[in-house]
Amino acid sequence: MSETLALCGVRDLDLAQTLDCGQCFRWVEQPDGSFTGVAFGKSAAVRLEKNTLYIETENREDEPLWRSYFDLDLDYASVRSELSKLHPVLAEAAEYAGGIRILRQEPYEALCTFIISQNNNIKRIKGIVQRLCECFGERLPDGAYAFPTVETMAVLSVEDLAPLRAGFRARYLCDAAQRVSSGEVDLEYCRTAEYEDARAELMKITGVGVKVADCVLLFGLHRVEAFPVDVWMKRAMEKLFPGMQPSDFGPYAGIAQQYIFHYSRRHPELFD
DNA sequence: ACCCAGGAAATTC
DNA sequence: GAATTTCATGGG
Repeated sequence: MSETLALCGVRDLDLAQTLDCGQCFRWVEQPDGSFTGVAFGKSAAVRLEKNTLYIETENREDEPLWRSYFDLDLDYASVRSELSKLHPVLAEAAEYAGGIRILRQEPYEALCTFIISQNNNIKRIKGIVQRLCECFGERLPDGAYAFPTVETMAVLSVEDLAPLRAGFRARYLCDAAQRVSSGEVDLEYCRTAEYEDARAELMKITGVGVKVADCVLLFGLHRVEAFPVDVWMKRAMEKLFPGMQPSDFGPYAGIAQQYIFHYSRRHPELFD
């Protein structure tokens, strides 16, 4: 990791909130507050000082990739301002979680990690994902591992995935890899298709229901209108936003969802 | 021993 | 068809 990129003028970013809010599972906080991880097959160490995001990585030419990954060209202050008009509790959540950005992750990685997420906890999800990368991902120069390619995973059997200890989710991962690799499920189609069509495309995969599909659309395809509802969000909607529907949150509902999700998880006493 | 975990498939009523 | 049970695994 020979180069250090310095991205200036970065606002509305908190690395801990963004990288440890349950949208991604491969970043590790270091004792000095920096985070190390891999995205798009590239290792990086990132840290934020004032309004400059420093990224230690291999290639200086990857700056646009990292700008995109951290979604730095979307004006989150403006989004937050619009969302805050919708509901006072949303304004509170948006202020509390205002450092969250929706990462532009790779679609296939998001698909696999949110298949793994079902009926699971974040700590164990991270462990399964780590073993998946170590077992089947490319080893990078610094010793980290890329996320495995869909072509690699498409030829694996459920037994091959046993070391992951993913349980009943192993066959879902195989099904996803095979359907994406064959072209039966077209992830790039989901980037631009009508929302319901994109969701239906993903739900061709065994183990992908509405919630996982919404997460893939939000976190892997940057469909920021997506509003995944899990057990936390169900509780939060009933308690904090009675009578409101996901569709009431507008074109940036997914960002609202992340604010509410993070706010709710950090205030469990609200739901006693 | 018991419960839950960023759900979805399989089974039952 | 809608409601309930099961599905592996690990942590509290």
